[in-house]
Amino acid sequence: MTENGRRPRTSGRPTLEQVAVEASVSRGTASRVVNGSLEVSPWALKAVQDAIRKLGYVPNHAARSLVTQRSDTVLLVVSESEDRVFDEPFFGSLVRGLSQELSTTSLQLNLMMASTARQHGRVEQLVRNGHVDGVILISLHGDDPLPQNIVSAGAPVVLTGRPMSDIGAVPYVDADNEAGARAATEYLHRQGRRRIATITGTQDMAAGLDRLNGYRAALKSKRGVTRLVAQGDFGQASGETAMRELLSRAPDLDAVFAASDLMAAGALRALRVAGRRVPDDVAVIGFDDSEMARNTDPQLTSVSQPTQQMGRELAKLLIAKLREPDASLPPVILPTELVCRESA
Amino acid sequence: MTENGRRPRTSGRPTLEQVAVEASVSRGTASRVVNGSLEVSPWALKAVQDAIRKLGYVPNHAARSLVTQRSDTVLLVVSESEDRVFDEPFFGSLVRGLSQELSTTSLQLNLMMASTARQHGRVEQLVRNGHVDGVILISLHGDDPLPQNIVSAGAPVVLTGRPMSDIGAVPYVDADNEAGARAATEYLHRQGRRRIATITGTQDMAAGLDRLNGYRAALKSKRGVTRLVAQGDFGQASGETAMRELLSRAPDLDAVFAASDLMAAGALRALRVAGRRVPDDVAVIGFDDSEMARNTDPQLTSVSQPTQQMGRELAKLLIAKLREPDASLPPVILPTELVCRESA
DNA sequence: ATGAAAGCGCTAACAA
DNA sequence: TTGTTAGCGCTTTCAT
Repeated sequence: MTENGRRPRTSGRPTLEQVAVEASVSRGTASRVVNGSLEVSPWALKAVQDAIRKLGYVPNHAARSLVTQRSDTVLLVVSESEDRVFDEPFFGSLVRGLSQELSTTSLQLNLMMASTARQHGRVEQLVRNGHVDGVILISLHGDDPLPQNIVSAGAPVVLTGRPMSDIGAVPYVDADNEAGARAATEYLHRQGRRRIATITGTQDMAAGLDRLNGYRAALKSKRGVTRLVAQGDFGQASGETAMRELLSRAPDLDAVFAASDLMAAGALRALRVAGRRVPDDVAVIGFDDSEMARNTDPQLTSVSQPTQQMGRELAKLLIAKLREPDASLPPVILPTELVCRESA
Repeated sequence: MTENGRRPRTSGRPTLEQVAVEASVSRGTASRVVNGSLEVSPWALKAVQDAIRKLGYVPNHAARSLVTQRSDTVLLVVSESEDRVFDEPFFGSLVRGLSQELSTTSLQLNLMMASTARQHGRVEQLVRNGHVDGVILISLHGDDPLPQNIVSAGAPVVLTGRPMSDIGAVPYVDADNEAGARAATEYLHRQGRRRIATITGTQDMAAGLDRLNGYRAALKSKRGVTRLVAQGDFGQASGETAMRELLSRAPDLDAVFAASDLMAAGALRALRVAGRRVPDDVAVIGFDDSEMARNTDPQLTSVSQPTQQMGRELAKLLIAKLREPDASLPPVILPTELVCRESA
């Protein structure tokens, strides 16, 4: 039987106090070792380290947070109402990179969906109450005020994708959308295509703008090239519609660059219905190099982004910001790559 | 200028003590109100509530955890080495459901990737150190010992997908894979198909087994039906290979049920190469109703699972287990639905 | 370089 | 029903 009827309030796992006793030093010294302070004698250092190993000591997160006023937690906010984000490998890959990088630190990754204004409010409150030290924001539309609000609530923010309004000093990670689009378009031109269309993404997101700009840049000084632009919204249906429109405007077009794989897939469908062969009659290139690119018929040539690395860079950026809140960090723009398959 | 050169160690946000003073009660009473204790006089209740509102008080998570020995955090562990998990909408949708349900409580959602044994060890340590109160495990293969280990480390676990070895008392949420497969196969039979093949998923996951069993059950008492089984691994390439094999074994087959959309897409490709028309010559049905199903040509008829609801149920299950650790909860099996498109 | 001690904000046992 | 109080495990002055 137990020695006391009362249930103990302690967890039973070793505390810093026990480590200190084991190492015959004070709790203060033990703490210094745990936190890597330099002001510790080699002798004490070793004694404490041995004790920690022997006892299997692990710091208590809550106790540490309580005194340091830090939470050691970063919040990943997915700000997207549609399920669509998730249909793309983008999210998973990004999280994998994030998680990888964060696991080298003591930071925890908290996840939260926040599409509504009410949920955005909850994010701000979390920050204001010190429950999170920093925030990572993904898939933000237009010029959402959320990043600003979080910053004024007192936590650093990093973004995926260049924000529309260039909000001061909020660092972000992005793929080089313009260069990717340029490469795709130039590739089409190099193949001898001369009536090259593009289907754009929504223009309230930087990715949409940049990809259109890349297309334009590629064709800028080219002569004898017909340019054609149709609006899409990144979704498949819009790609199909846009393609039909393009075909009616220019039945003789011989290439199309779509700003997303979904739209490219839609375009493929419209082209098939119209009796055009791909890539013989019309070459098609998409963007994202998603799983889908390998599943269309013909398989899509597409611009791929290093999503996992983007996740890692995102984490690094936030960690840097956490260490030095006042540092002004430049955006990280990662290169894209054209993956050639059957459609172009 | 500030009144004191020393930087204060306090966060500046209101504490329970301040609430108590404002309400002219003791900290104990204030605490009771915050935690919903019934033993509080109406008068005190109101006074404290008013003070809370006035001061904008929010409990300090770290302080509470420290004394209660609970973390108010649940951990979502993604145990999958491939990126493949994420290519499917499954994950995102699940997280959405989880997140939705959890937001009605004070529980935080922590995310962690853990494919390697080393990372699994980290999960156990997190549990053992009281950093998480409960664990949600997704995409577990074979009979991984992780759930058991977590339980013996002292935290409740819930799973997505029936575990292979029926580990005692670990509740799980799953789609009714067998019924879904049965419905798909019966549908094919009802359409007059009589040489019905299936492409299986890996047989080290319950979903793989159950879907095969569903196929068998559907055809059990049917007479004049040719049955054909080919092994796949849920991936697209395996679907293509399996389909080729099936065609060589039975050139006259007229239907195939694939245990995943990816495999169905592979099958579609093989069928096209072989010159078979879908659905005219061969009807095809997939499983998952993923984004891809809408992107193949022809579009895939597929069995859909209520993934978001699965996420919600998962959260509910864990919450129940947290409240009553000894309760033995039955699995939650959710119905599937056959979504008819062009391929069958 | 080290020890002693003062809390961080909160809950829960106990006394009243 | 309420107030008082003893910690939860840790970091960080301040003194030595």
